[in-house]
Order: sequence, then structure tokens, then C-alpha cells
Amino acid sequence: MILDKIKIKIAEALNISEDDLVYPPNSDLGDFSWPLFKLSQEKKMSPVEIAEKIKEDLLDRDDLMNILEKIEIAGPYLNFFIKPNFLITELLGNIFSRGRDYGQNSDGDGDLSIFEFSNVNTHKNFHIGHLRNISLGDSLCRLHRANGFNSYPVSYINDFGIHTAKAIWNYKKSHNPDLNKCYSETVKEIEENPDLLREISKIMSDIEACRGENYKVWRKTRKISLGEFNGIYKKLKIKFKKNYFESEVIDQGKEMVKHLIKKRVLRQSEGAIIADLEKYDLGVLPIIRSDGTALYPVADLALAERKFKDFKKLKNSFVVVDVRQSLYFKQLFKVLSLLGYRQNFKHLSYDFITLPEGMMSSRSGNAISFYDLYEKVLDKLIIESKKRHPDWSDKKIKKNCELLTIAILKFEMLKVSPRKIITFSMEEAIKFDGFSALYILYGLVRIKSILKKSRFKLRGVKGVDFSNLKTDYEKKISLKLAKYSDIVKRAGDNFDPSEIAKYLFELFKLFSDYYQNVKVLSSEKDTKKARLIFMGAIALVAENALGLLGIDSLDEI
RNA sequence: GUCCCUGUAGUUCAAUGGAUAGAACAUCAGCCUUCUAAGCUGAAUAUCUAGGUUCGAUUCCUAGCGGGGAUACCA
Repeated sequence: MILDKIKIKIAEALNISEDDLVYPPNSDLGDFSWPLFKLSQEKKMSPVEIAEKIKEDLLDRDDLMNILEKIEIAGPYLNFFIKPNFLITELLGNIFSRGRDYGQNSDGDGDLSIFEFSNVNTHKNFHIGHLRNISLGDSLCRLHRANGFNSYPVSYINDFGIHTAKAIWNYKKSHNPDLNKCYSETVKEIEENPDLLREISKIMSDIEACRGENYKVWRKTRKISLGEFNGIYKKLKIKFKKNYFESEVIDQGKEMVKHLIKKRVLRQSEGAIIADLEKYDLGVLPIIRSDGTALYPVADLALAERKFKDFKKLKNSFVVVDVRQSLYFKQLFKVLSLLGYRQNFKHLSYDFITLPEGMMSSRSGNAISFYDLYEKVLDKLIIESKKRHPDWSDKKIKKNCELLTIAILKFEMLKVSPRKIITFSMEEAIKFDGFSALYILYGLVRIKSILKKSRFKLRGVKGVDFSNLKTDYEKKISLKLAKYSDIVKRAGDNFDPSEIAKYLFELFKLFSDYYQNVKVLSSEKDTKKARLIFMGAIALVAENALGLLGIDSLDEI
């Protein structure tokens, strides 16, 4: 915002587009920079010659020199330095007047968007792959909202597939409440004895027909799974606007399939029902198996229709699912467009989590469960926390560490760009230094501690003299704070929360340096006041940014 | 075979086509009578290969090589 204003002024004075101004790689070089390569070619003059001429002209312009401290020539670049006092005064005024909204924009025009994520399977493990999915989906939804969209999270739970029948087959014998174990045991048995598939098929058709013992067991085990999921959502503080279940849309989906066959969008082939999308270069999408049972798209078609019923005026329907299903969603969206849907469907893909020894899967039973990771991180934090705070009660330590655990886990999932594979190692996961949520929250706690000790109450920033904030640290941090809105925009446009995570880490690296070298509480009266307000601004921006990642801040660590 | 993603330091990741390619981890050496040392400071190491576009390429294009994924009845 403030930087845009300054940028525009400089660009106008130079009679160039503001996009021609870049940020120098190093802040010692300047705050904005104009590379002169193009101009020097056009004019057939050396960049230095041009730079000197332009610099002379600019120095005469009072309107510009009110905001600029100096202009320097560095080789083929013309570098501009903003007056720190001007920057800081404008910036802090802006931050405190916008408050919780600082950094947001209204680009989305309030368009209604929904983000479908979670996509967990009942009767299977909630593993760390789902943690990535949920952390990402939630953050993307928040980011979208910060960019002016009216966005809501919805969940879709697969409680109906053949995997439920497989889990139930073993559960009926073992009564093991660990349903994932039941599932993987059955998978193993089927490998040895493929004839079991007939029994599985019988269970599946009983579930579909809502009849007998199998259906009862399905209800019971489904409830166990959903209870577990809800516990995790609660811990992660994720609230969905709407919860969809495969079992609730499947019938409607079957009706739609009949209709689509009549409309010749779908047809029979090799005993199955398919959507032939060869002419769109999208291959073939199987919809109904040759034994008559439904495949994934049946429910997904109905789900799309359900969404439009529940969310009138829906403009964007986003689905957060891993990258392996890219082709599937292209096919599905094509079928929906053939059906006449004109809204924006988008698959937001991300790469999966692998283990150092290879792929993770519920099938083989080697997936790391959410709770396994959660407990390990929590235990480690509690041990450390007890060492640091012998005076804290066990209850306080536990509560604090639980909040920290969630923050750390979400941050780990979000700090990597969605298109990167995360190779998970438990050893790395329980280290918390460096680029981690703990580093950021720790810095924030230091700020809060200073503010608390100062007993200072902020009553607006109008008329406050910030000219005492003249250290290089303060200028660097101010520039960083000023760039926040650009980051929100970019992260939103790219659907990439890792930009926010990186931003936070960079901001707190600057802060840690500042903290180490500049004292707030012991500084002279007016300087102290200005610095306390400055601390408040950093905390505000940091909490806004953490909010976009779905992370709450703490008062003490 | 075809399509998609990907290749940067010992490892995990950065770098709107621009200046000396940045961090973190690990390793080594320092910093607590001073706002929380889960912190700070300092030290070594890297763009897969070959072309092309450009004043300028880690970034864009082409080919090759390596890794991962998808490719009709798994989800």
C-alpha cells in the first residue's frame, strides 16, 4: 500500500511503468531500483551517463525529495532510498487503522467460493497425508477470504467405498476398534485368498441396501471413525460450513448417471459405464463397474449438484486433493461442463508425503497416523517446557504445549510449497529450531512480554513522533511490514500458503536480530514509546499472517 | 509409449528474466549480573547435461539424463 504509493510517485516522475521498478537483492543497495539496460540500448548511451542525467533532474523535484532520502547510482541501476521517518509514520498509521484487516484486499469482489477438503475415508487411518490436506485446505480458504472472496470450507467424507466392506469383514471377527488395522488385515488376506472378494462384495451390497447385520456393523464402525475425525478437527480448530458424505449423495448420483446415459454423455463399454472423453484428449472415465457397483464419479457428480443447491450464487468450487487425481478431476469437470455447469471448478493439487523408505499407504499399513505424530511432538515439547518453567503447573504446561503442537504441525505442512513432495522423517519433525512455527511464536512471545512489562496502552498513533526510530533494524522491519499486503496477494493468486510461512520467518529473523541489539524498555522516554508502538505493529501483522495459516499465537512459551 | 510434476550446498528448501544464487538443519568457534539462550554472531560448501532466445537465464524454449506421479472398472 504505502510502498505502492511511493512506487507510483517515482514511476510518474520517471515517466515509466511502476512495474519497471524492482526491489534490490540487498537492502543496503536501496529500497527501490530501476534497471537501465533497456533505456541505455534505446538511447545508445551508457547506463551510467543516463543515470547521472536522470538523477540530476529528480533531485530538483521537491514532491519526490520529500519522500526520498537519497538516490544512488550503482552501475546500471538507479537506486532510491525512502526517508525512514516518512515510511514508518505512514506505515504505522496504516497498520493500526486497518488492524485485523491490515494486508487484506477486496480483489475477490465478495464472490462466493467453497473449498472442499479433508476427503478422509472412514474405516481408515487419519494419517499425516490428511494433515497436509486439511492444513492446506483451511489455509487456502483463509487466504482466499483475505483476498476479498467470500469463502467457506466444506468437508467430504468417503464413508461408502469398498474399503468400508473390507474393514468390516475383519472387524466382525476381531472386534478390533483400530479399523485401519482391520482394513489392512483384510487386504492381506485377500492377497492370499482372492475368493474372499465374493464375501466382501456381499457385505458391500448389504451396506448399499441398508439391510441386515452388515449394515448395522457399518453404522457402528462408521460412527467410531467419525468420532475420531471430529476429535482431530477440534484439535486443529477446523470448522466446516457443511459436511458432505458419500453415503448421502450416492443415490442421487445413480439417478444422475441414468439421466446422463439418456443424454448420451455416458455410455456402456466392455460391460461398464463410461464417459468417453477421447475427443477432448482426456481418455476414458469409468463410472460404474461392470458388476453394477458405483465408482467415485457417481458420488462426485451428485456432490457438485448438492453444492450448488446449498450455496446459491456459487462462483468457484475448489477441491483440495492430491496431485495423483489431476486427470480424474479434469475428466470430472469435463463431464460437469457437458452437463451444462458453467461455474469455475478447480482442482487445487498438492504433492503427497512420502517416507524416507518410500511411499506411505493405508493399504500396506505403513502410514504414520496423525496421533502418532501429535503425541511425539507433544511429549518432546512438554519435557522441554518443564525444564524451562519449573514454576508452571502441569495443567498449564500441557495446555500450552498442545497449542504449540498444533501450530508446529500446521506450519510444517504449510511451509513447503504445495507442489513439493514432503519427505517426512520423525527425527526431523521433533526438532523445532530454524524455519519452524516455534521460532516465530517465540519471537512473538518476546514482543508480548515487552509490551506486558511496559504496561503501555496504545491510544492511537496520530501525532506520535516516530523520528526516533532511526536504526537500520527499524527501517528494514518497516519495509518488511510494508510488503505484507503484496505477499497476501501473491500467495492468494498462487494458492500457496508457503509464501506466508516464508514471510513470517523472514520477518522474525529481522526481529530476532533487532531484539538482540536494541533495547526497548531501557530506551529514552520518547524513543521507548515509539518502539513500543512499533512492537505492537509487528505483533499485529504477525498475528494476521499466522491467522492465514490457521495458527493461533500464544502469550507465553 | 503418451501426459503432468520435479532436478540448486552433505540434507531439506528459497530466489516477480537483473546486482555478490539466499536460508534452515548438521559441523566447528564465540555470546546469558541486561526486555524469555527454543535466541544471537562468525566460519565451508551448490544451479543435472547440451543447445537456443536475450544486453542479461537458476528462472523462458528444445533435446537428453535422473527422480516421482497419472494413464477404464483402486481411491
